[in-house]
Amino acid sequence: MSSQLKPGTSNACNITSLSLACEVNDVLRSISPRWKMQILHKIAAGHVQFSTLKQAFPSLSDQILGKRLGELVADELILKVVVKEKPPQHIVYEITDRAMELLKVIDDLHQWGLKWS
Amino acid sequence: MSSQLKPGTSNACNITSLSLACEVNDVLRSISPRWKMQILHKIAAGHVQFSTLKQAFPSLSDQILGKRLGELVADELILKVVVKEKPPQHIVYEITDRAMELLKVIDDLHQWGLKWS
DNA sequence: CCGCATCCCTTTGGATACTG
DNA sequence: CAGTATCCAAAGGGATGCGG
Repeated sequence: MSSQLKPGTSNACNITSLSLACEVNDVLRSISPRWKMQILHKIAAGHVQFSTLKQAFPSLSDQILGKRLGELVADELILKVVVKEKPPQHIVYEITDRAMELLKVIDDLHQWGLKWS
Repeated sequence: MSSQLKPGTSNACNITSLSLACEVNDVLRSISPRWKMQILHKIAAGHVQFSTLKQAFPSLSDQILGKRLGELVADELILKVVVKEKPPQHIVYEITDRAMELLKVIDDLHQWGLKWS
């Protein structure tokens, strides 16, 4: 952590790998779509249903919500639990461990935003 | 900092504020455009010029690079230093303190991505 | 050497309407 | 209750070419 600023040598902050350039972009891409982290955060607060999220974010439309939930499931950030199969269905979403860890970092980002806004 | 969360519903992870929903989105929006963090990361490694960045990212075009640099300056994540005014100009970009702190969080994000990929 | 103007294609987000 | 289909407007990213 004591390395000096010199072009081409090691970097100033404790960024571990220069392959960061490639990798972190994928992460950023996956978490930055609109509503995604809000939805995830809401789910983190407890098991919620589709309708719960609709109420929580009135200006979020159905098909975007459905799309985001699908992405979050695909990313394994949430789990879709079918409580009752037949209509009227009952489905709840649960957060996963990896998402909990992600939210810690997201919170750091939030803190950074507050500090420097 | 009032929370919309019901009393007793404790937050599963240690997210401090529920206003996170609004705020962190702005941060994510500002850091997620393509190339932006790569450019910032490169600048963090030492003072660099426009041409340095062009070489570092061959598939990055001039106008996108110019746009990103402008955004980074506007965000006060980098400083534009005019070394020589008249053509041929000489300009270097320097990282700011707030960007250094940001990069630490970005690195955490990177680590998270590596861990769970 | 350091960029911007213009044009264009792709991706994203959303409105409206409909189904199991 | 829990979504999907279709269509559409807006923003993002890039190629080409030019100017200070």
